[in-house]
Amino acid sequence: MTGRRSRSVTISDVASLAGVSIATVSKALNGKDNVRPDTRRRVLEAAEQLSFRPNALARNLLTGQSRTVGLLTSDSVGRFGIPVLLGAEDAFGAGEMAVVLCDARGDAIREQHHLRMLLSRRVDGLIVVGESTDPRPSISRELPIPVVYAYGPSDDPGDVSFTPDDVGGAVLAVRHLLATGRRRIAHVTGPTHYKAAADRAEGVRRALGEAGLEQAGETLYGAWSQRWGRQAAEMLLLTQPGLDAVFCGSDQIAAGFMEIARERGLRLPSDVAVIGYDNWEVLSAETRPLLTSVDPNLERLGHTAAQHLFAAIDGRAAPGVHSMPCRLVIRESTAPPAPA
Amino acid sequence: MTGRRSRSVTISDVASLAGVSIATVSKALNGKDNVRPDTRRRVLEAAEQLSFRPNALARNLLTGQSRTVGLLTSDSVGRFGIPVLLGAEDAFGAGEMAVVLCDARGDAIREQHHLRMLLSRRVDGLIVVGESTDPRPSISRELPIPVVYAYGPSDDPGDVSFTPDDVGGAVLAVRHLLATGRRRIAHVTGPTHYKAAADRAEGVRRALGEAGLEQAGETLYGAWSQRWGRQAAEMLLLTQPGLDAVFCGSDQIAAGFMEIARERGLRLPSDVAVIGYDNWEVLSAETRPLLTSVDPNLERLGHTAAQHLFAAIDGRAAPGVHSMPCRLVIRESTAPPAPA
DNA sequence: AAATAGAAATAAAAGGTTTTCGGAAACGTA
DNA sequence: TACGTTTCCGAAAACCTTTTATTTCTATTT
Repeated sequence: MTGRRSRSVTISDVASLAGVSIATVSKALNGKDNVRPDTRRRVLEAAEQLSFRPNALARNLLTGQSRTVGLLTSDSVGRFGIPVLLGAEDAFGAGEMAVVLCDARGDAIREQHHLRMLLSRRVDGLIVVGESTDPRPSISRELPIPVVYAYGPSDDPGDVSFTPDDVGGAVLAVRHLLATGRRRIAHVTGPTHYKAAADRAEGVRRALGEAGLEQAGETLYGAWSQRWGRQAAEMLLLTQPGLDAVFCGSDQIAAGFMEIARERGLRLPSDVAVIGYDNWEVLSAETRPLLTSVDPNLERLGHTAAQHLFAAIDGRAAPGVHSMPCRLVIRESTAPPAPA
Repeated sequence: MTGRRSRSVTISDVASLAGVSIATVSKALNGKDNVRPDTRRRVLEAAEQLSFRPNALARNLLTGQSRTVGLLTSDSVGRFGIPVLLGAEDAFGAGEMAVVLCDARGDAIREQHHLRMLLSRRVDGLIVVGESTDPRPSISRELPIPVVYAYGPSDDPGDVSFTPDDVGGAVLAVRHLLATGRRRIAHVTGPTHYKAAADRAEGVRRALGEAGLEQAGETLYGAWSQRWGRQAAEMLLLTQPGLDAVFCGSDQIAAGFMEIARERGLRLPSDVAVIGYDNWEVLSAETRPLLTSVDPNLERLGHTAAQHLFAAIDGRAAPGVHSMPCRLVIRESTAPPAPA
């Protein structure tokens, strides 16, 4: 029991106990020169004994830097922001940066409110996490601090943005299907108006074009849901008899597709190979067969965004929309077809 | 273009522009008395023109309060912390509180590191979000600030903890099954060593006891996964021929059970009713039939925890482990059995 | 016109740290 | 001893705001 007072222990208390001035305490604690080892030890002991924690408020006020960054997210419920957020927190937490979390919940008023609060607190920088890969309005111009956009890029190419390379992800997936001997490949994905859906469809076209193949039927746009995967499966199995692979725009769609395919007596992956997207492990590691999926490396994306925010705070910004590579996680659902 | 300087605009700048003293500016901006309306207007205009934001660091240093709370979570990957966290952020964001996010990733060293940082920043309070409902070691004694535990309670009953009422949740589920005419009810749940599993099993016992019924077979402990749900289904269908309902410890288990039940030709819910737990909508809203599930109201739990942290900061702590009621979300999987 | 009360504005202090600069002590050299 | 050099320590300023105590101004009353 140290007799917890309302007033917390200051550098002066340490100074008195160690019998030196506050300047010396500061230097001793911060590892500065010109402090005799003996004195430094005395100071350290005193600080330890009083369990002294320097008041960051005072330090920050003096230096003008808060050693804090804001993390502004607009999608509370969406699950894509979370890994990005955690990756960023990880990168900052390793340093001395604190992360202030702000969830605007898609409300512009709330966003303004949070921005004022962050500016008032003199945050050193800001990461804006989008709810989809569609570009969002830039807020960099209004702000006197560096901003990095993660997942959803800024609509201003002069800003610093990191977004997953969905085209490349789809190319990876289709090339893998081709490499395992599939030839009649269909694509089922989410709503038309999502950039993610358009990008992945584009990747499919590109990879099939390289191989000189036609896509099996038109790209089927629907929802990102399992339910849509089931519907699409029924349509595909009816209209595309020779089908031997399906690339789905989400793991949920893939799970739905596989459900129906199993029910219809198809053998997976022998008859039809399936690839999902997101590598959402609660799903991809539970399907039968286990689902091969494109992993957008969201946590790494958040990590990278954080590191570039550091750089930008340091005056070394790297403007532009940076496409971050995806990674294919191969599981059972894309084993080569059974030999005829 | 306001000619962005490195030094940001202070209250003195506003004072000069408005032709008054800084004290007057402060009073005018904070809505204090004894400022002539005319003067106040001049000050407001000047502040607006310079887009002045009071330096929160200075204010906080003066008042000794940082208007900041820490949010310490140990499970980055687990999905239960997220809603709690968002509920808390929501409650704080509505006020003027900022939320500093710290993810210890289950590492005690990292936790210490974060705690030091938070104390250094003089946060006004702390919310500790657990990764499961199992009690965790208290850290309140080492800290000079109020702490509230959310989801995973503290092992010290003198602390303030909020945790879901899993016993009550299970009672809700089983009572609902009984009310819809089910009599032979089995329970499949997660690993034995989880308090959540034990609590829910206890709830089942209690509700069946009230009705003077026996449980259909022993509680089956396994994993929280869909895979285990499938395994358990096969066992149950073999050993419990008269089974007419299953209460599952997670939505994933329930989804797995339903998969196998469908494959075996059982009609759901006519032959067997199924209830899940967590009301994880990405799953419960995608199963066939749609899954009735116990919703632990995690976001509300986080919200409540935040409000009680406010109270505790205010000196009105409410010690004890508070069990927060769950809510049953009824969907298709528990319609009454088909009339014989 | 003078006195006074009340309103409005200001000066100054406080909050805890870092940093700069000057001073003191210790030591070696002439 | 006198002096220069090095090493270590302390006084004080600076960071920006809020608040208290004080001063100035205005209007009212005598």
